[in-house]
Amino acid sequence: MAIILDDNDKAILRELQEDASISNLNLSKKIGLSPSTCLARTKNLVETGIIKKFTTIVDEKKLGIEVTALALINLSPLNRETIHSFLEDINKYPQVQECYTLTGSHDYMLKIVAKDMESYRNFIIDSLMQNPAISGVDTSIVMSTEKRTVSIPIDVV
Amino acid sequence: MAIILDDNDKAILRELQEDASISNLNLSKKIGLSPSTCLARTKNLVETGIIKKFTTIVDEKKLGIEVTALALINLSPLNRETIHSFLEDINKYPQVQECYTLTGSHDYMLKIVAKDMESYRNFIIDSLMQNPAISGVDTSIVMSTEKRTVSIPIDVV
DNA sequence: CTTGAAAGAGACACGTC
DNA sequence: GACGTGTCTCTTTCAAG
Repeated sequence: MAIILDDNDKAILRELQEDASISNLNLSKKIGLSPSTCLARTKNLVETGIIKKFTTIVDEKKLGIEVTALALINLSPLNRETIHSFLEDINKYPQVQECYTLTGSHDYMLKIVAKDMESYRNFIIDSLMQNPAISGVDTSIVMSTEKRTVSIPIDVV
Repeated sequence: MAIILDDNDKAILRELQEDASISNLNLSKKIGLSPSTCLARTKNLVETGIIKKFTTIVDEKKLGIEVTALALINLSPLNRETIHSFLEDINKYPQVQECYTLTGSHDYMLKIVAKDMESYRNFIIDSLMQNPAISGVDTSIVMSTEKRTVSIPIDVV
């Protein structure tokens, strides 16, 4: 399933993860390829789905988002139906930025952003907990974000 | 501290979060502004730091990254020195994608990616745990990622 | 704050090796 | 696959409303 990339592809991914606004011309110079070749490779990375999208990272604090929380969730009963309905909810809520199925004593972990504590509380009670399958919500408030990146370490691969 | 944005700014952020590769011309059409005005506003968002960076989202599975883990960390003793040395480590490791300071019984939560279980284990033992201040690592393996976005819900603000 | 126009640069599709 | 050229579109700057 894993796709083999050569050093040029890796260099392109590294650069584009760092700064996607770089022009194809500058990118080609940086990694030592001709502009047309570089463009063809980048397009190929998009077409194969290795590059999923180009996006913009926004400073949430400057927009007034003051609360980030991690919530461990348990469903009861945990079956195909409750899982489906839970995940349907999750995908509806833009406040939920991440959702992972876990091993261990908790079924899911959510990362939730909110304007302030009151709006977080309202979201949990008025929206999330409205789903009767949710039997437990264990919230940890994030005091500070020390690191947050979406860059995949290309070298590890 | 929160900066007030008008509807045009919000529309720009929404679009750019969705797709940062859109041309300024198309962006201006979508939100009903002239190209030069739209560009000026976008540049302003970058200068004020509301837009932190443009980046590329890479499909980690296609690169052969098979393990994602959440690790709850405790430091002992928890003081200025151990915190500093721990965060210095964290910022060195590209495998650590996210690090949050938490309220509650655990000090930090890390999100870690690795090629496979063995390389995850090696990372924890040979790198992370080499720091003597770390007194506990409680790992939950991610079985599947149900949702993962970096888009800030602009409407919430 | 917005519009319009003009110049410069880059993207993209060729053909060639 | 990689490179070079030409066309065409977009960005970007400037003057003006």
